[in-house]
Amino acid sequence: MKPISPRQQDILNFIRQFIEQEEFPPTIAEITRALGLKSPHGVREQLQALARKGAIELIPSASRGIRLLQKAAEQDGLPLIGKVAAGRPLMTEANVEQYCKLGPELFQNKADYLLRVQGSSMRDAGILDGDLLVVQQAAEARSGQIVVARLHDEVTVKTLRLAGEMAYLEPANPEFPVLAVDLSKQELSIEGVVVGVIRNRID
Amino acid sequence: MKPISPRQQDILNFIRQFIEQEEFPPTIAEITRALGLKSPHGVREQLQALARKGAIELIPSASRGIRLLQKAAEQDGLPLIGKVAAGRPLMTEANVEQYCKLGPELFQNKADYLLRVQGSSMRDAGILDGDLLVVQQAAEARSGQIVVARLHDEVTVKTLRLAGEMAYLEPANPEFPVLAVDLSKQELSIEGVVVGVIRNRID
DNA sequence: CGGTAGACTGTCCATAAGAACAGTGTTCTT
DNA sequence: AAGAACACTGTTCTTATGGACAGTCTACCG
Repeated sequence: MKPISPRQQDILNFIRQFIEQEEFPPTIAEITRALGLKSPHGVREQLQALARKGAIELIPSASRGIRLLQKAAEQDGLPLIGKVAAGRPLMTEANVEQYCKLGPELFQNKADYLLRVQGSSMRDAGILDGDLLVVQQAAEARSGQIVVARLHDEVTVKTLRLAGEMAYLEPANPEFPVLAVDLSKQELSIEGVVVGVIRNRID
Repeated sequence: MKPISPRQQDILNFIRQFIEQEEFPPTIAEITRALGLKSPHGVREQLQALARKGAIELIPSASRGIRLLQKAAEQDGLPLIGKVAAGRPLMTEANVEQYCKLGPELFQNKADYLLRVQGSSMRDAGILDGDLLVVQQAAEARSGQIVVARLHDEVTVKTLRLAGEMAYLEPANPEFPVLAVDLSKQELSIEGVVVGVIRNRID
């Protein structure tokens, strides 16, 4: 999108705030008054510029015919990442299955995305195949936390255990092995910390 | 709130749908056209009636000055029921801890409320102490479903197993007993069906 | 049987609000 | 130095819109 001038940003902010408060968009005259201007025409031109830049949509001849466009991102909620394509960063368009609205009041830590669990290696921690993990993006984690980690281009969910130069990725299922990583020799990148679990299928 | 007539409900539905689609409320004339009426005055009176009944708010002299009021209930999200007071219906004000916003796209079945789990009797089904169950209100359930049931004034979460006149409430933890209920002698009331699980604390 | 509420038509008015035209001055970039 | 984008004032025009008045018809409620 093209750059938005400071004044246009002012107008955009006012519209956003107005909608927040009144539940409908302002008229051009209301914007004019709010900015302390004397003629509505200046505002009108700015609105048309904003429309050209793709920030808003103007509905011709309709009073209060202003629609904010990139509000969409907020409304979509958290991205749900299904299958992770090898060698790709997690939060890639291609990985996102859908967007889920989740109120922030549910999780004490900020949630960044949802990740669908594959396999039952964390079964005894109450994380089952097909569950959605609520993940907070983080590059580091404390020992004992359940993390989303990337090892040799593969993404895995395990409990992280740190002991000096060694990191252990512990499953919560005796049928799976503990992965030991020598941090001085291999690279282990933390993608995020699990802050919640959601199960939407009960069999 | 006072009762809303069928016609007024029509108008309310149209306004709701219009806002959903256009992001701003309709004008009186637009409502008139949508309902196939010839004069805007009839609609105007209905709007004033709706305002008297507390369903909407009319902002005088403002174009599209219609605000939906009980939209608040939706916005509040699902009620989260913490501890259940004995002998009281579940969805009582006193039982509600808070309201949580949850997008409906997450659960294929409609969710009615959240219930905090106490105890670990469903541990092996991946339902742990402190988890939030996503519950759909229902008076009946199929055999094999995980249900919220009330037995002797106590609310419990178990897998329901039906066999003729007998109902079994099976825990998912060998440390807990199966509860057998003879439906011809005792009363077992189903409060709802579990359609999802949310864990917001990871220890 | 009168009163009230619901559900309209039809007309009219004042103004709120979008649209357009004619300008002015500034700050950039090319 | 010219052109484009920004950031306005000021005026005029038309239509969209809310608001008001005068009625009609029906269904209920007590």
